[in-house]
Amino acid sequence: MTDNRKKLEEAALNSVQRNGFNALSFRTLADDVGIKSSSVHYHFPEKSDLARTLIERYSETFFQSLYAINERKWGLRRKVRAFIDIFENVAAAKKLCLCGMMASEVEQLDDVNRELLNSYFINTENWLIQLFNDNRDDLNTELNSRILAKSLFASLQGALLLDRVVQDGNRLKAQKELFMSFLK
Amino acid sequence: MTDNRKKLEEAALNSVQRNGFNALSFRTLADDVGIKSSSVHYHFPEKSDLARTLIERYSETFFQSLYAINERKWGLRRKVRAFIDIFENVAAAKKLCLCGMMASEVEQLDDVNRELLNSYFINTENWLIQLFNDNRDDLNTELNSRILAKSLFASLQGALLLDRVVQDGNRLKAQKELFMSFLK
DNA sequence: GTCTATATACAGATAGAC
DNA sequence: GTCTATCTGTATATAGAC
Repeated sequence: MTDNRKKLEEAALNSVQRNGFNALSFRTLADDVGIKSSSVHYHFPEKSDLARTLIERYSETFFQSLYAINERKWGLRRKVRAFIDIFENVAAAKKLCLCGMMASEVEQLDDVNRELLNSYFINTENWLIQLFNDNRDDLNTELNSRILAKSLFASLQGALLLDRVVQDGNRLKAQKELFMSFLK
Repeated sequence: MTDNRKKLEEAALNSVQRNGFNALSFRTLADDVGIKSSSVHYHFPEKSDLARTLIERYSETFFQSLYAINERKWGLRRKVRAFIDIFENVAAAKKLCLCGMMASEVEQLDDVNRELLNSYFINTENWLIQLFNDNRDDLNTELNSRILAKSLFASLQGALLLDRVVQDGNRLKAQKELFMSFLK
């Protein structure tokens, strides 16, 4: 991967997580990196190619974080906290999850990119379901792992969304407190 | 309010809840209603004027629904279900909450519209806090009303967002089941 | 209130030189 | 890989006739 390609991906990731994919233009992206927009087209022929790259790259990094949590000899409580920490870091950077942001723009994406978003959400939920199933003894609730997993993940996405408008961070805190109350 | 103005508001509301505010153009909006884009500018001089109208109109309708719930002699369980029903109707129309959608685009809104979004979120949370406070005896949880309110509302917004990508509706169902488990 | 016509800016995308 | 130059389409917005 060339240097400028890497810079483009980073600048685009940053921009989309803040302003959305629709608001991203090849011109301003090129300006950020210090090249011309036609050179951006060399790396990403169409805008949808850039979208695909961003989703794949973001997903890869994200799931690497989850695998890293798997390898720790932590209890459920600490692992869930590590999961939530990922979203707190996104919030601290005043961003949304890339896939959460692009979910709001899903109607304008092509089928390939919709499928990539779908996989990101499903795979994340499956990771959480596995985590809860592996640690049922440490749960305070009768709610099944699927409900807990889907609820937790969607809750964090919603909290990120609302906390960028109401800037007190209280929605993320609320989700954390609520879900921690389910854990021994 | 003239007939075309009303049509414009409805078409715009529909479009934004599906595709976002950024993706809305005065041209296509005009086409939807059957007039020219310059005539749209007569009703809404700048795009931000349209944004303001949409947020105000959506908020007004939404809070009327909440006041209608207040006036019912229902228990907590039924009132919360009525609240969640609002979001299920939005999901059934394959839309997002207007303010949830525009929250994803908050960086591109002017101060007035950001403040209107902020009020929508805060006022909704306050309505829920009041509801939980008025019915503490019907709650199964020690979690305070503020946490429950902020968590429930953000959770539903997140569920709407993700369920448009993964089209099984399971995230909204999960939130419903989870929060209903807190109610007697 | 709506129209035609237009100004100005910017979008995504391509051709071809270097 | 990056550039200049350009095509084509569309965006927001305005002026002025009807």
